[in-house]
Order: sequence, then structure tokens, then C-alpha cells
Amino acid sequence: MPAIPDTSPCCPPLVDEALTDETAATLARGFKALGDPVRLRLLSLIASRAGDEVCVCELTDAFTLTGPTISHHLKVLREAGLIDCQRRGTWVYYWIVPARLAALSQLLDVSGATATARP
Amino acid sequence: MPAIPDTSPCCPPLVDEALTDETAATLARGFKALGDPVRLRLLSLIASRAGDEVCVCELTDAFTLTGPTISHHLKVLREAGLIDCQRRGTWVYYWIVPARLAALSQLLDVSGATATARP
DNA sequence: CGTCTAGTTTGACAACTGTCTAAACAGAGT
DNA sequence: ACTCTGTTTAGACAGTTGTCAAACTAGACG
Repeated sequence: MPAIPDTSPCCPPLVDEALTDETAATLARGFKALGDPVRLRLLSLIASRAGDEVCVCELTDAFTLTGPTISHHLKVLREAGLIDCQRRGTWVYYWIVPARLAALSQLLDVSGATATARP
Repeated sequence: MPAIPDTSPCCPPLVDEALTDETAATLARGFKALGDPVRLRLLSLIASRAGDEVCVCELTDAFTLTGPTISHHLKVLREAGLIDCQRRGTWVYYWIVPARLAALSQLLDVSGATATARP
């Protein structure tokens, strides 16, 4: 499956405007990648480095899963455009792609909504 | 599967703090529910009503899928705590649960992060 | 070159998911 | 009570997913 390109959609919040078919498909891939506890924890481990990178070996150590499984999950996150990586020497380093996380965050943002509370 | 209770976790953004195992599991259920194009469009159709409710019949009309399939997706969204519903007479009305959407949105929020841009 | 370590890819398999048809359920109105 | 409409549930089936073990690739270092 091809990775999501840099031209991924940046949408107004859900509460403001209904999604088109195509846009929904792209965004859903992002959320789908987040829809696994292991991947969510991986992303949080990477993201909480605040701009720095994390070596795969550190990530693997944080789980009781095998190396290949971690590698698989990292690939899913990468193909969803949420993280990126680079090999330097023996080790591979991962970091988050803030713009993509922001796009998904904004979509779910209801803070500016005119929605009225329900009893 | 039991629906996610009202005491669902409300977390600081990913960039600030790594997730615990248990919290990740609950949050992942929310994202998993969003990880399907049909469900994302359903949610957007409901949410863009801005506090009002939507009848299932309207939702069904917006897709080429069968009624049972739409009903299934609505159930997934409901069990993830993202929407709620009520039957009034013949029709069933759905609305979003803003607090739950906000929690997921905040988790992905990187706007206040101290992350440095990468070259 | 040979080998060691870090990571990824491949292949297999059980479990889960999205979709459908058929059946069941809930009210409204005869 | 019967029926008609709107919605959900049950069951079935193809396709997808998460996991592991085994094989492979990339670079470092003798």
C-alpha cells in the first residue's frame, strides 16, 4: 500500500462540514493506524520525545512483543504518514510528523463548535 | 463488547507524556471506530448538525450500503462512546458526544508542543 | 571476506471486520 | 389484532489484521 503523500487533506472540523467520500478515505487511514493500543503507545513514546528521535531498540524494549511485530506496527504508522524514519549506521531512528497529527486533531476539534449541550 | 463508560480517560497530548497500557487500550477503541471511511462520514454527517440530531433514515440515504450495514457502523461508533441515540416514535435519532471527540482531539494536539522542526 | 548486531520482510495462522440476506423488533395507524 | 415502515439483530462469508518464527538485508568491525 502506498504511503499517504504530503498533500494529505487538511480539513475543517467535523462539526463544521461533512466530509467528502475521498477525503474520508484518506483520513480514515490515519485513524485506523491509531486504532491499535500498541501503535498508540509506540506513537506516544516517539512523540513524547518532543522533536527528538527514538531508536527502534528503545521501542522494542518497552513491549513484550517480538521485533518483527514492532517493526510491522511502525510500518503501519509510517505508511499512514504519522511518523518517519532514517537509518544512521546500525540504528534506525523514528520521529513524528506533527502536521499530520495536527490535521487529525483539528478534524475532531469541537471546541469552536456552536453545538448546544444536551440534557 | 461493553460500551466505553463516561469516565473515559482525558489525557494530555501525546507529545507531553507517554501513554499507559490501559489508557492506550481505551483510546485506541475510539480511534479504531474512526478508522473506517463509512464511519468517519457518518460521524461527520451527524456532527455537522451542530448539536442537532440526525435520523438514521437520512444517514442511510447518504450511502449505497444496506440498512443493516449502516446500523452496524452506528453501533460501533456508539460503543466507542463517540455518539449516542434515542428512539422517538418510529425514528431513531443520533447525536455526537463532544467530550469524547475532544479527548481524542487533545491527545493528537501538537500545537503547544516544544517540538523543534526537522530540516 | 566473515561475522556479529539491529531491523525488516516473508509466510503462516487464528482472530477480527465489513458486508450482505434473512429474520426479528418497535411503534403508528388502521 | 393485523399490517406497514423504520431499525436492529443474527448468521454467513470473503477479506483484513496482529502475531510469531524463520529468513533476509544493512552496516560495523575485525
